[in-house]
Amino acid sequence: MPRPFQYRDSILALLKDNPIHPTVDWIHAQLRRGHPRVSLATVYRTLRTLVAEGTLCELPFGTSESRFGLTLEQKHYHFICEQCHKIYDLPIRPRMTLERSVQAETGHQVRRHTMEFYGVCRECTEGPASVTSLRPPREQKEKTE
Amino acid sequence: MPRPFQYRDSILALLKDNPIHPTVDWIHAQLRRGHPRVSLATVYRTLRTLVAEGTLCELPFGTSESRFGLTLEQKHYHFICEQCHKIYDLPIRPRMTLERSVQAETGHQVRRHTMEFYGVCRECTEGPASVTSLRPPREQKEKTE
DNA sequence: TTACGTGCAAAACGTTTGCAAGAGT
DNA sequence: ACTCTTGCAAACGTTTTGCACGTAA
Repeated sequence: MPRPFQYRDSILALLKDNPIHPTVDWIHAQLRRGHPRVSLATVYRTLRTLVAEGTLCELPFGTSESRFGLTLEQKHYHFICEQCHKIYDLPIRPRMTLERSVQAETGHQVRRHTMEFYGVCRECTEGPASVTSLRPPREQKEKTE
Repeated sequence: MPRPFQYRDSILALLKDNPIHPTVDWIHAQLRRGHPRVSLATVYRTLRTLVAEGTLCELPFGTSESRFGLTLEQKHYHFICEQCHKIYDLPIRPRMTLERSVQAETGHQVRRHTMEFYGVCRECTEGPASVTSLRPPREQKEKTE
């Protein structure tokens, strides 16, 4: 149990295979398939460490629960599906011009910026058949499995 | 109806005079100056109603506490000061072109988008003298008002 | 009287932390 | 031995809710 970050790589693999910026609960549930004894606290602690070292980024969107994803490059633009609640990285290059114009217009010192697009993702649009809704609706907390 | 939203207008006035998207605690503290008996639950309930009717918008940034502001026009771009934690509306017109290009590149149906710029606001930059830090640092909860 | 906003307290929810235990060195 | 992660449960901060009250119709 007390190996230096027993679940670290498993969590990273999960996030790599599921680039949807899952919730902690989702990660915990998936992790328990292979490690039935892993506790939620450990998942939180591991995630916090990974964020601190820069491997992961935490997204404050979605209001209630934190969402985590790999810090791939500088992709700070996201698409958030309002139906299945997945969060995708967007392959759009940062518009640094915007930072300059905001700074010029407001006098605020801009250090970085983020961007979120909301809508319905392709999976959800193309039909309920292909939907692998990995996230239960916000109302009911599904802890099963 | 008994007291049709006794505090509704006071809250809206507060938000209009302080376009910094305050926390619920800040709103509650300010409101108690004129209405010493108002409860936090009422503030939450009123804010929820105002958000539901579209008068206010809730910002999920800042991680821990929800922030609220008036739904002025379609200004969905914000500047977030990492020092005093104020959130300013940005007078930048929406870049609708971005929505179209994201939709074209990803196949996701884009309905809207938001944008956040992070840095240090002009007030904080121009010197600590002019800083009216309306928000205590996240560590200590200052209820003394 | 009825309806419903309100205050209060408790509950609910996500997240963090204290502590003892166990694996690795 | 010593270190450090882990599981468990309790604590924590934010938000919601149950319930009785009281005010406006």
